[in-house]
Amino acid sequence: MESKKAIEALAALAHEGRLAAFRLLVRAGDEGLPAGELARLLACPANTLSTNLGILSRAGLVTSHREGRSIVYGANYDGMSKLVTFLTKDCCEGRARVCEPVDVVALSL
Amino acid sequence: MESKKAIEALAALAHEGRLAAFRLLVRAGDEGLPAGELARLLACPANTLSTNLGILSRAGLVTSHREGRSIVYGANYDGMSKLVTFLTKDCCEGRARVCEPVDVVALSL
DNA sequence: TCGATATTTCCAGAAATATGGAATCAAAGA
DNA sequence: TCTTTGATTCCATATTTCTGGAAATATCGA
Repeated sequence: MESKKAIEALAALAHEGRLAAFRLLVRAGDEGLPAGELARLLACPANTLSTNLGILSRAGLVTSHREGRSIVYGANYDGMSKLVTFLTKDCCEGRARVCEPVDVVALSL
Repeated sequence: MESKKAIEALAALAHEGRLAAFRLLVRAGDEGLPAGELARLLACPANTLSTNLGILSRAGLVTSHREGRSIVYGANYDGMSKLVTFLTKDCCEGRARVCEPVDVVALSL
């Protein structure tokens, strides 16, 4: 991941409403959630949320597909994984001090 | 790490100049780099860089201490590690899809 | 085709962030 | 103490981002 893309992803997540939306999508699992449902859960106007989902989508952090009248969003783990790899490997040169805590998490699964 | 702090760290890194500064500090190792040297390397006005180092510092991503007339900055791996843990564990609930690529990096060291 | 529902796009004002010149502060040396 | 050097703070301007009303688009069912 080149740094331009990483910055886009970092900026996308550096926003309370967008971070909350992403976390809800993670909890929703593979079925995802339609935009309207997400707006209701977040108590956020539909158009504002739509803008924010667009930002997350362009950053590669969420996916979407139409289902009838709804557009269903889902967390894109691949995008998040690339960002985490960028931070640990490209950015911190893979130093154990940054990677170790992640190891513990990963091994405990 | 609570999300307020995570957002602060994400926003701090979501900036070309600040990300570049952080990476230089990683490469500089434990001795760190004085602000002026960093400004020279980044071809950035001293006051602009100072503002940005302040943002990184408040976000817990760099440390600093005075050495004579200079103020020496260093990467704070603990802060970065907390951010990475937030993204993988708190944010993605420790899903292997996000953690695995990091594992590979960590194990290859 | 019409109306209802779901979502996005357009747009403009408000708010936050970025930038760098000038002034200020801190340390060192003469 | 005065000057020089290194860095930060102050401040005004420029730019970007955020927000949500209104309008537009898409789909479905009658």
